[in-house]
Amino acid sequence: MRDGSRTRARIEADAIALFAAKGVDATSIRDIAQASGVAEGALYRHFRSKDDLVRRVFLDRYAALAGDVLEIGGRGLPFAAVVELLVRRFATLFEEDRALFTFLFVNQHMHLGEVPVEARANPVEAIKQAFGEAMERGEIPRADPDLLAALALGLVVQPAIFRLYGRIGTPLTALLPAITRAVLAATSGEHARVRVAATYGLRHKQEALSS
Amino acid sequence: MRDGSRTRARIEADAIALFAAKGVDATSIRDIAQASGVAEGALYRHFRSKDDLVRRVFLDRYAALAGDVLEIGGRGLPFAAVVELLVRRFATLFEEDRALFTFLFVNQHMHLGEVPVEARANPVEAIKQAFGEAMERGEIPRADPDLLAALALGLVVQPAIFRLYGRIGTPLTALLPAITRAVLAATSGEHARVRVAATYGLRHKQEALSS
DNA sequence: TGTACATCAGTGAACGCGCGTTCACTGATGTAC
DNA sequence: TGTACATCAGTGAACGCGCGTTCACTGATGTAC
Repeated sequence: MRDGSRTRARIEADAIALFAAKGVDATSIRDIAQASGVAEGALYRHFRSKDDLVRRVFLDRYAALAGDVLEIGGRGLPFAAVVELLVRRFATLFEEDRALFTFLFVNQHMHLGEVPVEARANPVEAIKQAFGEAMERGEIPRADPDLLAALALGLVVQPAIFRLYGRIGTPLTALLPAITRAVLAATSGEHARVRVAATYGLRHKQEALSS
Repeated sequence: MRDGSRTRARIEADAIALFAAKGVDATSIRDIAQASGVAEGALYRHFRSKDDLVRRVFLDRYAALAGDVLEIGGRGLPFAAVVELLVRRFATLFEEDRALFTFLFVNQHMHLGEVPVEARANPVEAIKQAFGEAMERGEIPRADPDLLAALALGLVVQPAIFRLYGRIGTPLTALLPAITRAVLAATSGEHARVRVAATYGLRHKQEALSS
């Protein structure tokens, strides 16, 4: 009984599931305690307060994903490959841990305020950095990296939301090629898209351009 | 004093502002009453309950926007013009009534459940319909209209969220050409984009294709 | 036009309830000898 | 190896508080005569 790390992990997982299903405000400490099979007081052995629980769980998971994004961006792959792998990472996260995806990207956490701006802790920052590097390498035309990150994130998160609502029936992982192509089309200028066409199935376009 | 419609309009506007700023759950009846300068009981002369207030205000505004979207889609304009006008409508809504935009598209309202699926009452449905019609007219390649609607909405809503957070400093109305181009690129196949290029400034692409 | 009455938007104290949090307690486990 | 003690994860009743909602009341306005 002396090692509480298993209990803590269970509390975190159950809390995320409830937050995703009902929202943070509508989830009570009692809800979480009951879901985890512990007494209410037990939660305060692991977290200072409900707010502390929300913040730590969010920032932890957010940082873990940021690490993945940074790793993908740091492999030195061509832009189109980076985009494909990033879209795949988000789509997989959604399909394999829908509650976590919802908690991180559908529930808005503006109130947290203090989300770190380091790419190591913030996946949005890490995405922005990947776009910035592609610009510096001349793979895509210069533009506001924040805008490009917004466009790319929107192309992944909004289909995920539609799928949550049941509006889209196809798994995001199956939509991967379509979404990847949309991200490339929305973020790359003409030249970059021509260059990546061969590898990433923009055949139609390449034929048109080379004829 | 007998006509409460002015009071009701004030309550609705103040409620939307609070919902956008703090979220629905964190906004109390007392908060709204205080902001509107009325007693708590007065709210129950206009709405059955807090939930009824949220639902009615949301569905009303949602339907009003759906009407605008339908009207734009029904003008018989070319696809690129429709997209440009739709993006403009959303960008203008955001810049002119940020609280309403946030309430409608940033705060998620899954719990409402009973959002009508008629295009007359649901802007997402109306957008989907516009894409469906463009497909039938052969302006864009056949694809899942729900996916296209998701991609288009994501390209508008996510930049709006970035702007709310302060991550993007440029007004959305100034980003209109960039976002419109992104929507066209993400949703149109090759042929459609060629066709719309002349009108909507995809000159670079058209030159490449016609050379 | 003046008066009596009905209507109803708005008041605000009071309610019961569920919330986040506290704290004295329990008891299994690790450690010292 | 056996025993005494310290540690600390987990318990659950209790707390004060703010929530959504109610309801007897007020008083300005519209209507009937």
